[in-house]
Amino acid sequence: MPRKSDLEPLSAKSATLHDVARAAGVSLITASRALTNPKLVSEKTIARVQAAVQATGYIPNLLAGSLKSNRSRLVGGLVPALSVAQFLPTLQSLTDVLDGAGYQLMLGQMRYDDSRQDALLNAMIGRRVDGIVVTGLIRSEAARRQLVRLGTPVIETWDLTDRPLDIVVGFSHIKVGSALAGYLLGKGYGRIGIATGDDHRAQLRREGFLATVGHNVPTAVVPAPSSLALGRSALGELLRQDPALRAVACSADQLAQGVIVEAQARGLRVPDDLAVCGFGNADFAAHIVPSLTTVHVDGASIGRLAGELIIARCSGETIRERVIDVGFEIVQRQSA
Amino acid sequence: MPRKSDLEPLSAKSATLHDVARAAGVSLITASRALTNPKLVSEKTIARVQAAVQATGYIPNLLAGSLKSNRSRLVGGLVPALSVAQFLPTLQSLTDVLDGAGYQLMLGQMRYDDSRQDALLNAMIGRRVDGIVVTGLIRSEAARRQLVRLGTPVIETWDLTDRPLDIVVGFSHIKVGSALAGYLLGKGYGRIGIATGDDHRAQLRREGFLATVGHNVPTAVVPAPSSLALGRSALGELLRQDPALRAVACSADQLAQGVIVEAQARGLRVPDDLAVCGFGNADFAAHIVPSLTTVHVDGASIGRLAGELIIARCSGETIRERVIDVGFEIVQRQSA
DNA sequence: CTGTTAGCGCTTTCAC
DNA sequence: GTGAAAGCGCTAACAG
Repeated sequence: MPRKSDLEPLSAKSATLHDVARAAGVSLITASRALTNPKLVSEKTIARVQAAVQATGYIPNLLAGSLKSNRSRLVGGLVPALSVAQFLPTLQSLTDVLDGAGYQLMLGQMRYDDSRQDALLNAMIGRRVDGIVVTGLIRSEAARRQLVRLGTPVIETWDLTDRPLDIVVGFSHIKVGSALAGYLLGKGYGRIGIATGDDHRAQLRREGFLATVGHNVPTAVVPAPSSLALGRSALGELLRQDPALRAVACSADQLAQGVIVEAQARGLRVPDDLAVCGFGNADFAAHIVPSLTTVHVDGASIGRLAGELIIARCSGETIRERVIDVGFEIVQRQSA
Repeated sequence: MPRKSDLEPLSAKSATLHDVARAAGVSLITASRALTNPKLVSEKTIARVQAAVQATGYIPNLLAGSLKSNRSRLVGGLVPALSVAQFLPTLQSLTDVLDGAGYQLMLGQMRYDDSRQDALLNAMIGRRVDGIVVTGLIRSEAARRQLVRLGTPVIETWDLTDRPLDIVVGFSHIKVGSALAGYLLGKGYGRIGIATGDDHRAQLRREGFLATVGHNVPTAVVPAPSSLALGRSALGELLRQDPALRAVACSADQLAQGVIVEAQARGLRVPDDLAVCGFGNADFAAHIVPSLTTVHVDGASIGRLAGELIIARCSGETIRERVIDVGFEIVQRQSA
């Protein structure tokens, strides 16, 4: 294989449109049009240009095109952390939609830290992304003002608000908490506990839960990201607070699975001795034993909608609905 | 909040370096240096430029800088799919390292499809990424030639080869399979089955396994991505092939967990009636009951190394080792 | 249908 | 320390 013998930094100049044009015997702009807007060019010319592309191994420099046209076909995506399984379907379908339209995703991890969110936002704005998709809302006022001023399409997701920065696609965490509390109370479970992550949205669900229950309940707060191991220790903590606990509502299916494992290890039957419900409807929820009662949120739809909205805005379309509620659904299974 | 009343595409021109220079009363280039190479500029000037940046809300256009300097501070990352939990720690630590050095990650999903790999590669080369990190090896000869010609640093990961395109950071799947077979045989398990994903690397592990066992064994092949549900059905399939099966080696911890759940649902005790081992050492592996014997691979290290190597190459450093074997480790727990 | 001209916003190169 | 000029590779706007 023809390669410089050692691994020094290389700098093989790659062919430019200029080279292609010369090889095809046409002007620069004709070559450009043959590749990006073939309707304006005769078939013969197109064929010659394409042959020249092959011959020279030309790959367009999208940086240059973006600079001129002010459209980068890049979309920024911000998640708290890749390790939060919750957001993976959203990211996956977002990438798929963008990809199909020739857009690329730039990924950033915020780590539940507002200052990192600002820094990432600047890195993305600096690269002139055509839009930004963020999980949760954009918290910093400075960042909000900046984005509004620039007119960058921004899709906030996985939450809901009356005053989105631009567009929000999500659901109400307060309502989720409230619905879950109603469900458990309706089943007649008296002594309920909460195992919850310490992130903003989990806390909103907890608020909604408590508001419906009407009084405080035993609570174990665990750091993000949620995991089976944290669920196990959370149940220990909750049983210390109330040894006669009858039900546990968890802020993530991973926690719920841990609670179930720990309950079984302690000889408690689920749901007879202890009912458990989760949040997220992870892929394993339906298949563990007992199967997990949980809250389903269509994360893939959120990602798809976000991608489509960004693309629509970039194509100059006007969007009517600025607040899109995708709702949620309690999935009743064996564990509660 | 001052915003155009409806959601039409906006195009607020943002401040350029030109505006900053004028506001600071210096020349364009001095403003540029004050921001990117402050040693060359007096402190007074720096202060004035920075004030001007604040006043104008300037955010550098990295596209323009990249075009001129031919360095985008963008790194392309290719994974089979985001839903493969396996690669998340790699992606996470890669992003962290890049981020700390001012680089951004462009993400692409290959979907175990070589033609998509080629298309994504082109999209990334077109955006003049400074380097590419790919899970697995780059298969297409055309793509390999192209990348070599361009001199783009490429880190292939999660596999090993004598002839990497550029640099490879990973481990030998054949050896993993072989080690696992040795382990199970050493424990005296006679009738062993395999539950495996259909991807290339899982198949390599299977080959290594069979080579050490010395004969064919019952096998259930499931489509990617591996999940608990697929593990449950795989055990059903394996027991049909051999009702007296005593051990199952799985190509992913998610599958292994499914095999355990299914075994328990059928009244089989793990490991007494059926031994199970996984691959990946997922976060739950140590905490399920029984805890899961599996193969640990340091995915985070792979990502960190890949990031550091890319950055080193971009800084003009020469790299000696082109093949980096991070190894693996069998983690013995209760399930086998 | 094809071509010429003029930049996009920045950094490199050379001059003072 | 600072500045003027040139140009990265491409596309928008206007001509022929």
